[in-house]
Amino acid sequence: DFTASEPKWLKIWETSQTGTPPAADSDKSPVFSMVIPPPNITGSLHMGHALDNVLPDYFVRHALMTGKHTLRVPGTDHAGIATQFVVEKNLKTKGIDRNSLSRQEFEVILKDWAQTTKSDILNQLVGLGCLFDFTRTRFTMDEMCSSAVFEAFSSLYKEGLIYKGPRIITWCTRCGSALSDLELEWEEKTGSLWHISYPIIGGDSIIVATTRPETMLGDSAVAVHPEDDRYKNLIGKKVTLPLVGREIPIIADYRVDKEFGTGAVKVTPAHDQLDWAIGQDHDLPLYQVIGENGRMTDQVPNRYFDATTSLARTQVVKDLEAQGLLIKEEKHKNSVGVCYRCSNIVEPLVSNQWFLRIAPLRDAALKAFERGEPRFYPENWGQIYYKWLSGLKDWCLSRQIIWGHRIPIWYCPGMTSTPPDAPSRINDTITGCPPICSQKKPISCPTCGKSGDFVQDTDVLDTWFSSGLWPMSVFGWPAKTVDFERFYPTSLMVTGYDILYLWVARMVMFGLHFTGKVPFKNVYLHGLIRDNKGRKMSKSLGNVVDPRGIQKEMGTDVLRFAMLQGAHPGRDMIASPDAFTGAKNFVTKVWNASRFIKLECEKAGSTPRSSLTHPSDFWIASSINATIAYMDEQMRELESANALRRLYDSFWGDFCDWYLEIAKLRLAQGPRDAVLGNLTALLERYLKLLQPAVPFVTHEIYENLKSLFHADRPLAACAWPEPLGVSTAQQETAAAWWATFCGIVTEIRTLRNDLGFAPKDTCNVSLSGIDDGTMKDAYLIEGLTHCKIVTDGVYGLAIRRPVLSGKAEVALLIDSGRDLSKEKQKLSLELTSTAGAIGRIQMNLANTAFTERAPKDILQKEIDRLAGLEKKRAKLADYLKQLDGVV
RNA sequence: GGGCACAUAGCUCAGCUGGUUAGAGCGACCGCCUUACACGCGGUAGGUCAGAGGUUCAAAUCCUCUUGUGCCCACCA
Repeated sequence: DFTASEPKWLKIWETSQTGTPPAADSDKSPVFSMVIPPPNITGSLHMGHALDNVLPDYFVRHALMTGKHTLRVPGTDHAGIATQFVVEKNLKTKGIDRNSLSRQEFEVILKDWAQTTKSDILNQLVGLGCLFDFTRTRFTMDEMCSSAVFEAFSSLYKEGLIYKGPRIITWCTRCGSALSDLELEWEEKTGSLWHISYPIIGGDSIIVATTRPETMLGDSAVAVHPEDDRYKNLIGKKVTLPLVGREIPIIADYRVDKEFGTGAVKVTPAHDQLDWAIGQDHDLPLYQVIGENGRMTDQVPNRYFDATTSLARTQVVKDLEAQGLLIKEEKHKNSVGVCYRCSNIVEPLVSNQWFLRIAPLRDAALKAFERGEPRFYPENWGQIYYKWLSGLKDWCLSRQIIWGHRIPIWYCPGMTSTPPDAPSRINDTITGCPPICSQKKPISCPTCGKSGDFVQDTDVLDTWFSSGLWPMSVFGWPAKTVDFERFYPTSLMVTGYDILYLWVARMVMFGLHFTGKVPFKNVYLHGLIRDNKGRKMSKSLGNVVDPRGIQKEMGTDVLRFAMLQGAHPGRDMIASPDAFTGAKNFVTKVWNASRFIKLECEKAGSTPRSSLTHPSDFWIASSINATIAYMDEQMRELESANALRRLYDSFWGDFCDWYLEIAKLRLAQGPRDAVLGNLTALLERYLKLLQPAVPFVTHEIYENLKSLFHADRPLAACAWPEPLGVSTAQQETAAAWWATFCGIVTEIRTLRNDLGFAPKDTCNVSLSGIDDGTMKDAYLIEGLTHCKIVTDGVYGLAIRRPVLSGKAEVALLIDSGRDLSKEKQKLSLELTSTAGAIGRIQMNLANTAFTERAPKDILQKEIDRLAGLEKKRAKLADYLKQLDGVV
């Protein structure tokens, strides 16, 4: 029921501006700033988004507690193609065809969609309990971000880094737009490899192999490897292109693979990347035979005109066969590119598009990486990033869709050119006045002075263009704002490794180019969320876990803790329903333990002071100190999972299972104040350590106990705990006490279980080989094991067990009639394994290589161990003999 | 074709700058509704650390190879 308080805390964090840095001049604390990976406005948030936000929030909350001023900027991404695709689909269900709408009408619908979806997403982000500064919420198409986009485009344009021209690009015929190389996915398909005979003028023929026979209609050459002996003598001859009749040359190019197919390849510069490159170098003519609609153009013989590519393929094959030119058809596996959003098969074709010359940006990023910026977690992703950057080519910036930042280029009405809206983009060359780069419609042409109806380019920018500017644009760049000065570059970027290239690399390049600084010092790449079968989550598989479902059912803390506990940098994470069980149990445990302490303190009616007196106090203090040290170490490596596992163990395994149980007995026994004081003080520390992971439940507890804690602020604003003052000597004493105490208790419990004592039965135990200090705690041992420690008396049998390599001994005193077979078996098993261990050590010690070369401390350790084990073995043998006599 | 990662208990994963008899959670088994908690407590079982070599006094940990799995990149026409 503590989950009911979530809305209350969300409100308190918001109104108290927890996590929002104070005004710039008020304090000089170091700043920890982050920007959100802006979710697409395509729907609701899924598990990946939850991870994108919970993980950074853990670091933000931790940073806040360690005295930093934190800022995390929230926002959303307009997500060009993705959003338009979803909205089009949505319209379709209402029976509306997007093509029946004007650009303006469609824009209105898109804006409406953006408005509602945006607020849905932001609401969901709020619910995750992340410390965002919502007064700084941004959207990639809002005014601030748009002006950054314009500034970036125009300055790149002025530098000559942006150009427009016909190039081979990837085209999605469904979306009707160009795509960048990164927006492709590859699917393995089994198709055919056709061998086609091209007749050589002057006799003979050459056989080419192709997977796409329909593109032969656009061939402008046949290429062979210059050192291929089979074809050397044919280079320079001409062939007649079947079905078309065109004469095309046989050329030589090193990029041809002699081993593949027949070693001769048809060259279709307009519809293949490699052929384009060969065509460029050999100055081959272009024949655009496939149009942007995915059908054959008028560049082909009439009988194929307007056929779909697959229809044309069938027809071409049939016709070749009829002419006896089809030599063979063999099965062939190859990959086909599909659109990453709509999964439609894409066509490589030549189109007039806007490009960004990447070389200078890329080289700056490479140099930055060489001097260690940014630093990657996990480290190995840095190499992957570097390698990818090294081979990076120009970026196709333009998209032929509606939803996005329109290219800020205007055409002078006086210019003589194909208008930018022309149906085919191939010959869209501009003559006359150069285009004008301007955010608003120009009044007059700076070249010819004419005024009139300037036409804006119809294309919009790739959505990743604005995403790439995100860490700058959210702070108001290009304006020299206070925020920009203060928060840029950001401290840490957390995002999935799947968008390393699409996003992270581009942010780095833009950041360096425009500000000279890498936009973040560190990059944490998290893995993907998978289902319990290790599959990626997808709607079509129906295996999507909705974070809201978990939140509603078990609480946001459970969602957060489960994710944080499973998140290792760069590693995928399994999110099956029972992955949340452990987290749920833990959160409940925290709540219950706190409730116990609260109840006890209320009984006392005072606010007791903490003071460490009992060995158990020093022991638990050491446990917490070690936990804090370990957590700090792991946090430096951004290993939330390891940090939290340790905290989990300390809290549950040490504090709840042992310290609290001991405390109960101490409370019953004697002076309560110190015990209660310690319980509260320790709980407070745990709450602080837990807060970044499970803020709701810890805040609620802290609030409930605030009079005990003397709390004057929300938990999130408290300082990260320093280690408790425990001297080394105290720690060592406590550790020794703990080893004996825990050993005795555990052995007694085990004996009870093995001998079949009912939990309610009290049994008699005698202890030997222990010091007076431990004897003082006899009542604790009795309480924890439900036994009575006796020093005299007559019993039938003493079932004995060694503790700690035989230094101490417990004996369970029984009358008779118990089944001893289990105990015998256990003792002999332990005897065997002890003997084995002894044997190994003896062998080791007899080995001069070991005694000479091993470090002294290791050697001494082994000698001590051997002594202990031998003592233990003697006892075990003795016990066993005794038992054997009983039968 | 190139590269990266992973392979540890039935499942999900820690441990890996080499050094006790390899750990946790979930699941399984036995016993307990003990007044914070059955979302719990106590106990038990379960692993030749993928395989083969090598380095070393000593390898889950370092090196090499093999096998299997996942992912990324690539102009296999």
